[in-house]
Amino acid sequence: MRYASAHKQRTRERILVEAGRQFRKKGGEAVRVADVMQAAGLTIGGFYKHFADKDELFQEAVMGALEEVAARWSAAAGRVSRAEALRGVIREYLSEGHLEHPELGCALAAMGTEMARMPAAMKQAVSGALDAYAERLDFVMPGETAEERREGFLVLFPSMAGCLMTARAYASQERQRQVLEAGRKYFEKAFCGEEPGKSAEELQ
Amino acid sequence: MRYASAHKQRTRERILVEAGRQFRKKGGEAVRVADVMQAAGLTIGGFYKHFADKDELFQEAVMGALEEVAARWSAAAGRVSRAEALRGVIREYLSEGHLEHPELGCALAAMGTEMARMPAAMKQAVSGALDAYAERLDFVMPGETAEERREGFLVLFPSMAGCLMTARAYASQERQRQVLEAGRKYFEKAFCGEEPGKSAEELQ
DNA sequence: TGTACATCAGTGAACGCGCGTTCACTGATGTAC
DNA sequence: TGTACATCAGTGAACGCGCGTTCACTGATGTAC
Repeated sequence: MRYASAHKQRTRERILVEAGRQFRKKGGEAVRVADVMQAAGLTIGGFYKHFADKDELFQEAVMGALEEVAARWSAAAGRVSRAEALRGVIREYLSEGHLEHPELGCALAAMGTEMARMPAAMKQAVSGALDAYAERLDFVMPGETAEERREGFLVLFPSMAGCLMTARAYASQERQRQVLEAGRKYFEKAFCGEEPGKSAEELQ
Repeated sequence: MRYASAHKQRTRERILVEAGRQFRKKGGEAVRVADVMQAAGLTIGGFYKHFADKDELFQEAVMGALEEVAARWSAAAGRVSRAEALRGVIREYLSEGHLEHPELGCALAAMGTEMARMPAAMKQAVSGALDAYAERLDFVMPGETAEERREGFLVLFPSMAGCLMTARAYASQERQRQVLEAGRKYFEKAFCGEEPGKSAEELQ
């Protein structure tokens, strides 16, 4: 069946969204190409009309996931006063919702150690997406110069990713919450100052 | 050939050390049981005399790696004044050596996102090893009470793991160094105060 | 406007490779006598 | 002390499953005339 010209593009997008979720949830190796296709309402054979191989899917899905989350957070942060925007992002990043739903969250926290092992060519592409992530959230970072804000970003976001990842690695829910809470408390104070501010829910 | 009673134990240890390195370097899925055995000077068939399956190897290797690194750093930190011990650990953690040698470094930074996806039973065991890690490095953390020191640990180490992991995810060496340097600068200031202190090399 | 044809997104069975796991076997050394 | 036997760490070939990838095919719709 021949489809309208935009059809293929939309299908590809659907595959990528589904892949992004599954990769974040299960990791690169545990995800089966056939499962992604099925989740996208397709069958396995069509996959290679859209992607050269599983690696290409992985790379593009990681990049898409980074973009998706950065867009969501920068949009949410944009709705409140700039002073409170970062606090909102921190609370959202280190929230229980994010802890429990890696498939919708930050790709760095969900797949960071796998990203660190990608072949050079894939890293190159993903680095661009990481930079775009930083760019998108630049406006929530404190600092006079772009330099300062970027440096802050390069400490805060990798650190939060580490905190979230570590919380997820603990077995007990209690310990998980403890790690999240400690991080939230610490980074809010360090990057947003002492004043309390609204909760993450109120920011939505 | 029948061996002396301690022989099997030593062989098992050798397999675990090798597995710990390979898992940290390549990740859980990319490591082949046969490769680990070969690196340990053995052949594949003997593996199942020591471990029930690859999962058991993975779990024990992760725990062993955490222990190994915690022991090394607490020993190194113990040789200098307590005031400078944490600074030394931070500099070591966020060093170029650690960046370039995941196989000898912190398991959290090397395999954290995979650890977060382990089945519950494995997480339980690994959580114990994470707690032991915290215990071992308790004495370098600032704070009057054990509570305070533990909370500090649960922010600092997960954060540093995230910074190192993120640095490794970048393609360009320049960006990698930038992330490390930003983290080092930030966490030294935040956890050790302003005074300069000795470099990581001098601490060895 | 109607008709024949070309295109190509999508199908699903089949292929084949890689790797975890099994298994029958080996042979050095501890142990019983 | 010497001898026969049992043990079991280690060997390496073979097995079999799972999954990425290929391939011949389908059929709806765009296009040429």
